[in-house]
Amino acid sequence: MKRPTIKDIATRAGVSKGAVSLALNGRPGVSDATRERVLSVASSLGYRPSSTARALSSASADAVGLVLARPARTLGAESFFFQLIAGIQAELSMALLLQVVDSHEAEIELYRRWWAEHRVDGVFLVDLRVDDPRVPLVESLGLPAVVVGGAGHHGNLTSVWADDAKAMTSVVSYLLSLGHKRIARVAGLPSLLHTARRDAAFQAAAPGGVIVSADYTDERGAAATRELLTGAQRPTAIVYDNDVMAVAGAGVAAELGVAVPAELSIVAFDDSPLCRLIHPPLTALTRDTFAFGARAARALLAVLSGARPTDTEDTTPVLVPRASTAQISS
Amino acid sequence: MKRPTIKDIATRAGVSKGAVSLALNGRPGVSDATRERVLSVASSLGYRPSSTARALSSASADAVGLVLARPARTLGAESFFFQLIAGIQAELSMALLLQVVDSHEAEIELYRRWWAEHRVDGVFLVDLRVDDPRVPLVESLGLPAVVVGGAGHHGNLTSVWADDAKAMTSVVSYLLSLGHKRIARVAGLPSLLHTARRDAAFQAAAPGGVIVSADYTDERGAAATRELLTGAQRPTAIVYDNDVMAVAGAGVAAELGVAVPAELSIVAFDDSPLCRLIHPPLTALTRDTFAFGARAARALLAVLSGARPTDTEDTTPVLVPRASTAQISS
DNA sequence: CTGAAAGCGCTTACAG
DNA sequence: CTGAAAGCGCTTACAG
Repeated sequence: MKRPTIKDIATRAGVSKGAVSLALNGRPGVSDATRERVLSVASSLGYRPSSTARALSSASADAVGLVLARPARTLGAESFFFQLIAGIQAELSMALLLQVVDSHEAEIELYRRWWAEHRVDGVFLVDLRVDDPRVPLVESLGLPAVVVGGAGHHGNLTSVWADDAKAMTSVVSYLLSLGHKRIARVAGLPSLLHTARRDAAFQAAAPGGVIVSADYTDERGAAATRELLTGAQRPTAIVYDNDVMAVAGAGVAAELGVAVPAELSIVAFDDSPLCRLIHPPLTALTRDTFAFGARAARALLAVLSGARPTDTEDTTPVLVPRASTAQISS
Repeated sequence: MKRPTIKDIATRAGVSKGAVSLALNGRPGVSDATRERVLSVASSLGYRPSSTARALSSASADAVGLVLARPARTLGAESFFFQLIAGIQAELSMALLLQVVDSHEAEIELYRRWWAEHRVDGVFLVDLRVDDPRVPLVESLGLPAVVVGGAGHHGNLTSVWADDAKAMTSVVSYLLSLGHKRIARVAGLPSLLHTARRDAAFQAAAPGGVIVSADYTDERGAAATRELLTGAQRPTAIVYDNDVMAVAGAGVAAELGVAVPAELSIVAFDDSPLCRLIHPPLTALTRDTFAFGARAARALLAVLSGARPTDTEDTTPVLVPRASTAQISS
């Protein structure tokens, strides 16, 4: 009742192990008759190749990796990554190695190790930073990779991204069209590339607009909002870099007696059940993260099969107006 | 610039490959002097063992697996799993294979394959069902496993769980003490073991209390709430099986003009930022899922090192009263 | 087109 | 205590 190996197949099919290997992998070198015989024996035996042995003989590891360098305890709130992972797996038949680390150094170390150990065939790079050291690392390692969310700064790596800048511009235009003059932005982690891109787009579309830096948590989102609403020039609209901060901001507004949307319009970058379920429901930039993950998976598959680097733009997040935004009433 | 193998170490240390292996793994068979020499050569060479080769020679795969059999697109809302995974990894130095599948059959198939391929040393079983077929499967396979969240129905497997029943009882007692007579429950997936446990505890604590079955999504949570609030005997309190449904329920109440908490008290099983951020913030059962994951990881580590099966009870979720619950006013 | 052999990097009996 | 060898299950040149 041991699991069958190519040796067993070879014996029953009356050929050599090498021939079995060639037949199983659809490679030339065996006659069609032999191949068919091998295949039928294999399936009758319920044969499944050992990915371990395969990886050792320097073929594929049949696995890809994704490492998340964010404080583990804050990860739960980020539904983005789970959606992304689910989308990736819908498209990928191989295993996904997922690791949560607490520093960029640990992340770099992990790529080295995974690659050295033949544990993965390739990796997804997320949370791209400006001049991200991971890009030259995987390039020099020769580790196949797809940069998820990096428009620019991804060297010669294949990249899949959405146009944050355009999305941000659409939000600001929308607010301007509602008559808003003082628009503020509560931004995500400053070190992330997309934060920089959104900052720039925001500045360009809303010259003089205030940007307060935060970190995606409800605490910092609330604090930033309090700062903005109690300041000298109170904004009439705030654009948040994620759903959690936007909801926390709405809470602070309520607490301070600032009516939403009458006195303050709120927009969230990245939609979620959270945005839809609260009152008033939040206007948000929505996108299909699941599909985005699937696209990233296809891109990595292409890289693994030797395709040259590509740069794929995903659909731009779409603004979904809800009750948290309105015409300025002053 | 190839990575060093035990052969390289053996050459430089002037010993055999076998001796290197023994020395590196801290096993008897080599003198202390030899061991030290080997270790110092290894570290000077920056040696790292190939987990692939190690797995092939039937040692450990240095990885554990977790498969999630839930509709991928709904996973994003479940912060529970991400917290759990983060907690697991905080305690576990090995790799985690994560796979999202869409059927129980696929899940079973995956365990078979992982184990046959020597891809994992053990697995975490989550979302335990009543008479779960995975339990006899991994037992017969001899696949080391830890059942997460299964109190009962986990055969001879090690299990880590929280006392859902006690938690549910505490919620109902709390509501009864506030004077509530008609308490309802919006339950999660009926097939899950903890749903059954909570159902039973609810029935026992609130005889005659209505239970409506749902599936953790905001849609079903809203529908169940609508059903309850427009029915003949409107409940004065509803206990939801997760945060998303509770928030959706609060939305429906607002829509129907049912005041929370004056006319309706709401409690969520499982706390989250969602519960804290909305208005009124929801009374919830809170627990440290990150710590729960860490505990599960330690349990699996123990199983892997040959410990006999244990049954560990995690801390019972604690009720955190917030503004969504109040004395009955009728 | 096919077979026999070497090799991937380890671990593990088995002799000395 | 140590060395030489076999074996894990594949793949891949290399001969026939």
